[in-house]
Amino acid sequence: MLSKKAQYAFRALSTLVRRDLARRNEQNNPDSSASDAPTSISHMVQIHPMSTKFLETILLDLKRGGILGSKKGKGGGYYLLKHPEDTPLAQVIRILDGPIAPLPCVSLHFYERCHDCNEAMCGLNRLMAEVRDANLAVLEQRTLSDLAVHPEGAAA
Amino acid sequence: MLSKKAQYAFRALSTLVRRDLARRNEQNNPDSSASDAPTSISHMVQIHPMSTKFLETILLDLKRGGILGSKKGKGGGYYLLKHPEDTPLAQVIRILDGPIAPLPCVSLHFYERCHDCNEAMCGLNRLMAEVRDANLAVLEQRTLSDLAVHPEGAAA
DNA sequence: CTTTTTCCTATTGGATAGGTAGGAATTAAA
DNA sequence: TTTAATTCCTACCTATCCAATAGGAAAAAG
Repeated sequence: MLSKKAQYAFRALSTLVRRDLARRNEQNNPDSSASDAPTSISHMVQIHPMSTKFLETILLDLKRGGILGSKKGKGGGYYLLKHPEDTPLAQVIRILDGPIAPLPCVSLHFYERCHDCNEAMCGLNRLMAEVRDANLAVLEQRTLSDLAVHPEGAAA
Repeated sequence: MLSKKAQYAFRALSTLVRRDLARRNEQNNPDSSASDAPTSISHMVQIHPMSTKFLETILLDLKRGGILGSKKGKGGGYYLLKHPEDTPLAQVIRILDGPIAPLPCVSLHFYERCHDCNEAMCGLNRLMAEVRDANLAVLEQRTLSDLAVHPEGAAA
């Protein structure tokens, strides 16, 4: 299960993505890579109510993780460093929750050797690698831009 | 990530599956559904070293979850209630770790309404349902019998 | 120089994970 | 009928983690 941190992160990011896309539209420049016009924490909390202080630590994590940039002081806030399509959901989850794989011995980014088994001989290892791949097929393909898309049939 | 409980459960189950398959072979009756000849905890721990007391609680969970049967007293132990092919890995994980879905609001067996969002309008809900489906495609298809299979090329 | 913001470190309270302790109940066999 | 081997049950323990809070320092704009 995703932690609250990751859930709140996605909510805040969806606000940033929507503003980012709207701004690109206004400017008729849908492919510009960077995004200024920072969004403050207090604004994000107005859109999606949650603890301000808690969101603060989450956004710092996302900044340290290379997803967000920030601007201090009056009028400051956070902004996406890349086009929403260029940040897969997997990256967000790894920053806030760590490994996506169900076992350390099948993790790509947080690998730890399993000293209790010979991995080549271990049935569980092989099966959990399948699970990992099934997850990554979604989480590396889907990006922040998918967060802002509403399903068909939903009214504006 | 899988808990230690689930990991140990899979190890113990792999011992039961191997013995179960061997017995079916001896008897030339590969399709018999039930399995007597219980295996004791102490024997399982000899095959896969771990805390005996801890494994005890895990096996009780599996029994309450309808996967194992047991026989008390001398010569007693645990045995599979069904053919290994008829117990998907998902069932084991749900018993020991709970939900497989990444969010309560997309869980099939442990659903909880998400009161912070309109699920039909929520981008995250839809994406996490995709992740859940990708997981279940593996975990409902793969069964205990896959635990005992070694990859090609591995020596006996 | 005041206000608004991000940034940083530390702390807290409650839950969960992982495991232990001790014994009751059951069964087979000596 | 006693003994040994087993499952079964309840309670407990300890360390870690989750979620959140506290209190300010640093920066930037007006």
